[in-house]
Amino acid sequence: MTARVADEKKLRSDARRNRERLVASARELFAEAGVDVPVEEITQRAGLGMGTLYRHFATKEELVDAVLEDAFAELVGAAELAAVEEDAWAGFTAFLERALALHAANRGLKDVLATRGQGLTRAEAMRARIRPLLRRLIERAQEQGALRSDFTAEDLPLLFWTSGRVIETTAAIAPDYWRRYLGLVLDGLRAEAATPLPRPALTEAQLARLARRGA
Amino acid sequence: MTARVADEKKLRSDARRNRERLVASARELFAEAGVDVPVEEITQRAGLGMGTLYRHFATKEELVDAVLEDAFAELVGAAELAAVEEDAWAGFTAFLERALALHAANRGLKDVLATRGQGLTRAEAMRARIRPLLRRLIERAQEQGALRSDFTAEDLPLLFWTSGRVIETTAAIAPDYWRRYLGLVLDGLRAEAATPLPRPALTEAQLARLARRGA
DNA sequence: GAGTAAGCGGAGCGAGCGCTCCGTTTATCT
DNA sequence: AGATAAACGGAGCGCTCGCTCCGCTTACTC
Repeated sequence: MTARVADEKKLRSDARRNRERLVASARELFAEAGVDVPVEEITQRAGLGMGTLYRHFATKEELVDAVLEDAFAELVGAAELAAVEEDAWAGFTAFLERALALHAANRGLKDVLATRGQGLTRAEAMRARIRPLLRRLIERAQEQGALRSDFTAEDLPLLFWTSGRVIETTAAIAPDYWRRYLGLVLDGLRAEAATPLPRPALTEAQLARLARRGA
Repeated sequence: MTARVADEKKLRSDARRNRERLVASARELFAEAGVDVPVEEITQRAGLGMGTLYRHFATKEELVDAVLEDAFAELVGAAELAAVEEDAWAGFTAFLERALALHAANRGLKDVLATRGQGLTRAEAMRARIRPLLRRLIERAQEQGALRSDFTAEDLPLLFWTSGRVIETTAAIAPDYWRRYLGLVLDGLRAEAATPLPRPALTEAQLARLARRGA
């Protein structure tokens, strides 16, 4: 928030207006078609030139980061809400539901949630905020006997990777099909459903290496 | 098999040799790096020019189709084996295990298994062979009370889409992590684990539309 | 062994991408 | 109103693809 105000200070009036136009049209296009839309389409919808875009954002990634700022805030909010929920399993499922709904509504989130997107400072900050909340939530759900005990925080990306694929694939044809997938997976995560798994979760170091490799 | 012999008939000896070299090097590269390797790398490894490649295959997709012929055959074999297994659940899980292991070992399968790849005649033939076998297998596993009854054959692509993502993402860092994912999902597919799902499966028509959209 | 159709090689085309460069326009301040 | 620094626009660069074109080479036939 403070950073946000700082970002907006010393700009000439037209520059600030155009920056906002760019973010707005990028948001629309990302939501419609994902982050892979060409930058030229973004500038065209904004009625501006590409020079203008690159005056404001050093790289397309930075634009993505700026556009997703609100979505990140919502995600953090969902995690905080889940963290204080008495019934940890309910909190866990509600968080997943909310996160994936955001994901589905804003296809731009896709690459970023999925551990990818490295240089994105806002994305990194969001993950840093969310991670401990979810880790604690998982522990509590396990203590309460709802979540299978061999599930770890390092298995969480699995849910985002796979749900992301379902959302991408079926968005155009059955935009809420991901809920069915989530239902199936959650049934496998309940403590009662657990049977021994063939191999351990990834280590934190392995996950970090994956993130570093990026897109 | 008969078709295979037919393919190889009226070629000059050097042409046949070069065709095989191309398929061989494509197979290696697809397995190593997925189907997205540039065609030029394929021809280089084969020690041939690109003109040669496009004399034999009208399009890169056709080459993919030819390369994956053996993998398709193995898949069909796995499905046939599963179909005659007395314990339908065991057959079901063994098929998934085998299919995903093929998938992991041969990254080229990735785009094809996932309903994509349309013009690929061999791929289409394989799907046509496998589909009824799996449909029957699912029915039997449900009759035997092992597989949840709200799972349908149209939910099957879900497993390939999502497992494919896991395999792609973790292949370089933990090449058998997909087994853990499969374990989790299978626990959600058992009849005992089932809780009501929020929405129905895709219809056959919807799946067909997805396939038609392709990559 | 000569003639010929079949096969070959690889420069290069066209399309799409992110991004740069710099001549032109414009907001702002006196 | 004039001066000036800030902001703008968009042609074009550099890169990567899949794929084509056509002059050259080679295997097969008689």
